Amino acid sequence: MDETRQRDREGTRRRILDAARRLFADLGYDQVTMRLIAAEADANIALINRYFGSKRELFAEVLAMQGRFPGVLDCPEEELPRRLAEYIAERLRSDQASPVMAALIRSSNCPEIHDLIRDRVSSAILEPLSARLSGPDAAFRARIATALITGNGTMRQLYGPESSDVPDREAVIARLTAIFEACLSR
Amino acid sequence: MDETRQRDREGTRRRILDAARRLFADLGYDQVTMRLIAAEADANIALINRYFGSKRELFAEVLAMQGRFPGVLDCPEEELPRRLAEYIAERLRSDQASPVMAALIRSSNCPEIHDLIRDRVSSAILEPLSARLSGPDAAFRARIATALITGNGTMRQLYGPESSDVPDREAVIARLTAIFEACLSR
DNA sequence: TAAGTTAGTAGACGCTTGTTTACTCGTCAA
DNA sequence: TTGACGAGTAAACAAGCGTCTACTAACTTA
Repeated sequence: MDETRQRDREGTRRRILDAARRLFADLGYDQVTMRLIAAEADANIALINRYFGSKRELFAEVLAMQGRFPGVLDCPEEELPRRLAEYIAERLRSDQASPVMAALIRSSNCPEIHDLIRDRVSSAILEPLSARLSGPDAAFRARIATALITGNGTMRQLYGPESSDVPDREAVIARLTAIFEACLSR
Repeated sequence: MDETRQRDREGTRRRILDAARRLFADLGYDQVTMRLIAAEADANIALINRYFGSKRELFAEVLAMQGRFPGVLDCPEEELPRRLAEYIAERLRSDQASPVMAALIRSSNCPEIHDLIRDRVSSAILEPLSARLSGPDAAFRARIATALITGNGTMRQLYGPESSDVPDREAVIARLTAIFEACLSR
């Protein structure tokens, strides 16, 4: 309480940003309070707005911090279904979901950041995926595939990883590949 | 203000329940305040808890009010993909989403009612769908199909209906049918 | 060493939330 | 007509929220 603390602007800023990233991913935007972030970062609550302006701007910076949808989309069109299937299969089993994705899904109903979420989904998944698709109705096909990805996140949020007894990894990937092919094929 | 009001217990109760159903579907659990429900129902806020106990119990009653996942699942196994595809296609275009589904998706991150949401998704979609599937890994296949359904709701919430130029209804249904077949086939 | 800058702190601000209390008064049985 | 019941009302409750202000004290610079 009455301990003195090292003065470390950059360090404190980074601790806050890290804590926010973790908490937003775990709990979603509106379940995370400024006081919770401050406690997790072991920093004073007033410093959050001093360094980031507001909770909303902090969330925006957390989103900006992350790269785009993990390299998954960087491949020729014909490999997309398999790559997406492997990604989902990983997320099905793994203990932690993708931090950005989790933050997006858990926060998608908060009107204050609705535009941030939408823009992020667009720029990180929807648009790059759509741009990689040849043939007609690329936007629509990309939207369905994206729905599958976000829906998987929602189910994971509801039931946790691997709620039902999941078949072996190869079978999962094979099925998911077939599904994404049905989504994305021209 | 100083007008006297008719005393109508059942009527008031129903107005509150209707208002709650509309608002929960439109905004999700935690964006709906007791005062908003009271205003929409043109009733006093204290009456909500008098008749329903608490906000949470009111939400539970709204969920219980609705039938299960609209008759979509009442068909032989081989017709399931087509039926689900038609359902999604309808929800893609229509101005209003399914009230229950909307409430579920918009509220899925509120911890206070997490168990209500999960149980409802289980009993209304996941379990009946899984029970109708023959062959191995029925639960897993049902989970993927459910992910597609809820994910479609999330995308709809983010982008509204028909954000991208959607192809004609027949093409949409054909593609969605193929996708659900890939999800559900043994 | 003295002055200025600024990271860090404590606490309050105004507001909203779900919930509850104390009360008014219409309705109906005795 | 009177008394009890209960639907409806207004106002307050405690708790929590994001934000902001006034302040302390550590570091830098002259």
